[in-house]
Amino acid sequence: MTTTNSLTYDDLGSAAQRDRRRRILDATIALASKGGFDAVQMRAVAEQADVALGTLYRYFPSKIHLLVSALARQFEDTQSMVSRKPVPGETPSERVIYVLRRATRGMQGDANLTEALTRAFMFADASVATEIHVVGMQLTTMLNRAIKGDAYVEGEQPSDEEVAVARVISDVWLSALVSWVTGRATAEEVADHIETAVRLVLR
Amino acid sequence: MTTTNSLTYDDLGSAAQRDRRRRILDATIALASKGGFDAVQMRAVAEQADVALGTLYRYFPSKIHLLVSALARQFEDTQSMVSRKPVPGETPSERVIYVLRRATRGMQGDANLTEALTRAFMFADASVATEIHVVGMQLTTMLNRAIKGDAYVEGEQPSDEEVAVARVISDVWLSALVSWVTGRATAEEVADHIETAVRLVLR
DNA sequence: ATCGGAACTGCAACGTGTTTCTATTATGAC
DNA sequence: GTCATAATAGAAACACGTTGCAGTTCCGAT
Repeated sequence: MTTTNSLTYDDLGSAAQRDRRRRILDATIALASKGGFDAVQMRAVAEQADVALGTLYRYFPSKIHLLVSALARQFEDTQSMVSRKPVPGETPSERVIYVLRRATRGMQGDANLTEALTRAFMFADASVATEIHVVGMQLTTMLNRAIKGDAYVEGEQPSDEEVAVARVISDVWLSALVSWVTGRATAEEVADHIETAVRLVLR
Repeated sequence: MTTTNSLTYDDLGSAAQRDRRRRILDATIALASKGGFDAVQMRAVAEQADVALGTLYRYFPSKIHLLVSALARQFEDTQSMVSRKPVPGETPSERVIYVLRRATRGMQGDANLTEALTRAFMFADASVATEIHVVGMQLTTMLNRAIKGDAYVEGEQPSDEEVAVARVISDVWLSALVSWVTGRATAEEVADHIETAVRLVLR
């Protein structure tokens, strides 16, 4: 760990390094948003982030790492904006459907970005396990909050059944998302399919 | 349609063309089985199938098309061997778990091949919709047979609920498979997760 | 048997992810 | 301030999916 500048909680390096990392992720998201997975070209990211190609690879060892890291940051940003208010809805089903509907709409609002991030997520191999795990935890937390509603307490362990339910739902959500980003299902079909699955699992 | 040689049900071209197609898929599966997705290199497939690179691309317009077609053929072969006997098990849950366990074991027996085919399936975009649909139908049929057991009748339309259940299960199965091929879950975890999900959905 | 078009071969070339290398610059220890 | 080290820039080169093309071979119709 470096000795100077302990403004940060984790060891993210110097301010200059944190700034480079931020610029790189910004560029990644901008390019993904404009043209999807294919438009996130490493040379283009490097140029737009104003770093050398080698530096980009020093920060993110592959295009997949880069995109999954971008996904994690996006998710985090979104969550921190939303997670203050309790999830509306009377039953777990209603709350989960509300949350997923909202998330899905958000992603469909930027189809290119979603396509890029989803593709990367599905293509990631074991070397991306760390980044993937971050996203998985974010997803699980979001779903548990929705399932439990007011009864949700941070840090409390969910039961085995709750874990299983959350996992099935995120599997369905992911599959639906993949069908959508690859053009095999419409937004409506995705929404229907998710609702059906949620009602099936949460009854 | 060519006039000679109507041994085949669909129009698959001349015998020489069918043979080339077969050789290409054989080479694809052999290479995938040996080294996974990365080892299925178009030049290598062409060489091993004894066709020119351009010919390979005439038969399969991309690596993804090639691999998803290989998946469809593998699936078909497996199904035709299995689908004669009824699925053992007293309840839908038991039968579905039996079938998935068997299929999963089969895939885990050739991890490289499974990795290659699964990756391709998850990466496929709209241009591969036809091939994907074939695989999706195979999967749905397999699950419906398992859910209905002796009551299964070929051609009979499953109810909405049955369709939804089958779809959720295949989503979970696919996600589990992806976790496994990308090294994020062990075979045991996959089996457990699937069983839990099936019991959750089929109760 | 021949003709015309489709299919095939062999090969070069391009684009993009990834690696590698050298020269230069920034950073922390003393 | 100086030095050793790590980080970065810049650019070339490699790997593999994909495309394009000139010449050759195959195949069905006549």
